[in-house]
Amino acid sequence: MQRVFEALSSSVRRKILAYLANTELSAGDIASRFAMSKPSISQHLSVLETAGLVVSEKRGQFVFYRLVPESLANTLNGFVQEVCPVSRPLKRESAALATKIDGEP
Amino acid sequence: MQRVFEALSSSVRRKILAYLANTELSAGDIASRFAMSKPSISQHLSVLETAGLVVSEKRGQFVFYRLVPESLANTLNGFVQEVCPVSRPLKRESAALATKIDGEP
DNA sequence: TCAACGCTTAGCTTATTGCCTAAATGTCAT
DNA sequence: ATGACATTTAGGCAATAAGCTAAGCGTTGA
Repeated sequence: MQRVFEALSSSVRRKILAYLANTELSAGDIASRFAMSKPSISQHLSVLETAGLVVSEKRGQFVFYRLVPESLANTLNGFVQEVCPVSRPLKRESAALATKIDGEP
Repeated sequence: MQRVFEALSSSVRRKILAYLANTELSAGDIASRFAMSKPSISQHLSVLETAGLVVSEKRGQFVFYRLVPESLANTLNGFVQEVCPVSRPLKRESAALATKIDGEP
């Protein structure tokens, strides 16, 4: 949880997550979208991966990154429920999410 | 949004939010719950307030802090929806929250 | 085999954060 | 008025984070 919030505190890292919302991308694909060196982006990706928000898979010379959406939704919803009792109705939706992860209604 | 995520990146500040979940507390009440100096806690409170997550009200010689739950729920839900399309069903709940803020079901 | 490519690791610099103590400000009660 | 209390501001120090360049490692294809 600590690592997740640290990961989310960077605007660059949140943008990376947004880029990965609908597709996987290679490290280079991601880096090309920022005015920043590749090593820096690689470091950001490693922070996101350590936090469990993305996973990487090496295929040939490329390393592809993709989201772990459950991780993000679960952590943030869990926190909101803890801090903000008013939003407990979200708990039911969260539980529903846990079972059917990849389907939109 | 940047300030909200920065505010949430500290475990001390997240704990403060949790303490304020169900009641308002004075700065001193909050500080007494941490093994940390009062000025440090005051600084954390100021970060939370700048982010719009809490508001303060001076009454006599005390300064009381309380949550702004909408701010937290809206920011985090908004972000989850942006990054994690799978959780769009939450959007309806979020909209419902916006209207009836203080009632539990 | 070797050169080019994709990515990560290493090492460095600079900026920011987090904590502290000491001092200032404002409020209450005597 | 004055002393005690609640909180914030100021200033300083150490640890962390974010960026860069250069170098390393594995993979591809000539």
